[in-house]
Amino acid sequence: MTVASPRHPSRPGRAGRLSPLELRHVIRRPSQPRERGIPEATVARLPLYLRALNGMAERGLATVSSEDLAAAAGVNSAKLRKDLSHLGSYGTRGVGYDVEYLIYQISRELGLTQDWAVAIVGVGNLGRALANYGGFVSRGFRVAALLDADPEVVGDHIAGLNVEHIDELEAVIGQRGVSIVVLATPAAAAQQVADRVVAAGVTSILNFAPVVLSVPEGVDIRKVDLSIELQILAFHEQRKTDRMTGGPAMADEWPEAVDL
Amino acid sequence: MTVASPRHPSRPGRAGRLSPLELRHVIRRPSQPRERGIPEATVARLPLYLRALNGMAERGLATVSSEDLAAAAGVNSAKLRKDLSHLGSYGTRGVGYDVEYLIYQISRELGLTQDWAVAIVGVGNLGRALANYGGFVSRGFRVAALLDADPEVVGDHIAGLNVEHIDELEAVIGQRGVSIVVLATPAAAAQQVADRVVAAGVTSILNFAPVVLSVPEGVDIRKVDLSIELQILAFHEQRKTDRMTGGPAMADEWPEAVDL
DNA sequence: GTCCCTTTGTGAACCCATGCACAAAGTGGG
DNA sequence: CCCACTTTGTGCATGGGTTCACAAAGGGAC
Ligand SMILES: NC(=O)c1ccc[n+]([C@@H]2O[C@H](COP(=O)([O-])OP(=O)(O)OC[C@H]3O[C@@H](n4cnc5c(N)ncnc54)[C@H](O)[C@@H]3O)[C@@H](O)[C@H]2O)c1
Ligand SMILES: NC(=O)c1ccc[n+]([C@@H]2O[C@H](COP(=O)([O-])OP(=O)(O)OC[C@H]3O[C@@H](n4cnc5c(N)ncnc54)[C@H](O)[C@@H]3O)[C@@H](O)[C@H]2O)c1
Repeated sequence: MTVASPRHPSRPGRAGRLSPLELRHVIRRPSQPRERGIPEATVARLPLYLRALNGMAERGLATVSSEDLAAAAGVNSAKLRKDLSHLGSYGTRGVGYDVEYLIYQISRELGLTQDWAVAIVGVGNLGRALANYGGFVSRGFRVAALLDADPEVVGDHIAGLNVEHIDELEAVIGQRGVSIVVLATPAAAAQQVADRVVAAGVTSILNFAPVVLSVPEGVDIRKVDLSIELQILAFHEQRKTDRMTGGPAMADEWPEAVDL
Repeated sequence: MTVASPRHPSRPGRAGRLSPLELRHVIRRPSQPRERGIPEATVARLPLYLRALNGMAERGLATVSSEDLAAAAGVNSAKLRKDLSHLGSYGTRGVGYDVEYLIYQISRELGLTQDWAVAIVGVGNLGRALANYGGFVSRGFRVAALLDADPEVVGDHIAGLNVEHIDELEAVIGQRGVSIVVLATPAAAAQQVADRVVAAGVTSILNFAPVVLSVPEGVDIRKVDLSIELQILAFHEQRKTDRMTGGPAMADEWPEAVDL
């Protein structure tokens, strides 16, 4: 979807009296230029709220209470209100939040009112799946390039894009204004690719390879690691079954190793 | 790799004098049955340490200091030591940690000494990539089933497995001892599948669909959401470019909507 | 205009996580 | 055996995040 530009719920079309609420918005801005310090934990939840709100907008809901929105996003309602309060006072007491308006404000805060050119490096099993993924484009992200080192893969057409050779990396990043790179190469190649990507001026990387990337200050890395998630699940699963059977059989003991 | 059963670094082969260090391990167990409360943040980092340790073991390192291991895992060394201290006193002052022994202890704590049967539900773009992923099997996880609703997909062979019909879900889970389910269906189907999976007795789900699943108490859900990660990156990216250009152009203003 | 009801926005208490800094413990050399 | 050096394990202070609970704000009925 493209982000529309909704007016504030009670904002008059063009001229007209300003209610105290609107006045507050207008007055506050120059004097208090929007608190520039949104907690990281809040940032991580905004996309969740946004998704819930989009669902509500599709179902035609005009306003939503913090209670309902929190339920839809799976969080505590006080937390939701505090999160939103970091963006500004966009709710109306006694009523709730205007869905469209809040979508707009969150989108703007997250930077989704512009669109971001993304390059996917490493077009193997995972890279292909990502390239074919629709949910990508839907939120301001546009896959601008697919890059791979394997001559067998280069030249393939995937989701309407031509896979280009990794040698073109710097040129592609520069010419197409790529600002986010998705890394889906094998672990062994990831650091080396990351270095080139950073040297080319990119400061945001989403890493799927199971390695700890080292990058200079100011470059943001986020990682997605299937294997870590499974291990965390396994830990809790073990706990649960242990509890059933009354603690681990020989918790702190190690099996006797064959001794030769 | 399979987890070996290494002895403690200085533990004698069979009989022999016990050093004070070893004695501590042996004595402590009955009296203090291993603190059963590892912080969630620590659990989430253990897989990271494990990966770094495996790399070191492959390179033949016998021991490692908290400083070096922390660097390899990309964390603060005090944090690493505190994390490990939750598992027990497995280090040796003045020396460091025995690599093999620590691998074993962390693996045991995470429950990787047993192997876990995993079922992947939804064999589309993403499900296929996951099924073909090697890094899966390597750490105690075994893909035991692939399930899909689409008759076109059912019967396909992927990574040596036959794709089965979703109707077989309960039977497969029961018969093959599946304890972790990976959800890779479209968002619309995810909740419904989750309900069935939970009803069948599974209490650990890794969800790739962009929805908030609601499940009963006691069921663990972890989610992987590409779109959220990108939005978080976009937020920071916007901050960075804003800072360059001296703040957002008209931060709190909304574009004038066409007014009819 | 006044009253009642709903819901926001936030002060404050609490809890968990991080990181510094150091005593205690262990190693190796002489 | 003693001493110098290394490195762990942890007490403590600090900070961030979560949640409760409530005053203040707004809406709607009459
Ligand atoms: N497939 C999954 O489900 C999955 C899950 C979790 C993590 N991962 C990780 O994601 C990464 C990709 O996984 P995959 O299954 O797609 O692997 P893959 O081997 O199928 O694909 C990797 C691709 O990267 C390309 N490549 C190699 N070196 C390159 C370089 N220097 N520059 C550009 N491209 C290069 C290869 O040609 C190949 O096409 C791996 O690090 C893997 O561990 C994959
Ligand atoms: N492909 C990606 O890179 C990517 C990235 C992030 C998130 N996701 C999410 O992962 C999920 C899967 O993505 P995809 O690209 O593989 O989609 P896809 O459409 O290619 O595959 C979905 C598969 O699920 C099957 N399915 C549908 N309903 C089912 C049901 N009730 N029971 C069992 N199987 C059912 C379909 O037959 C299909 O094979 C989606 O929710 C998507 O939003 C995908």
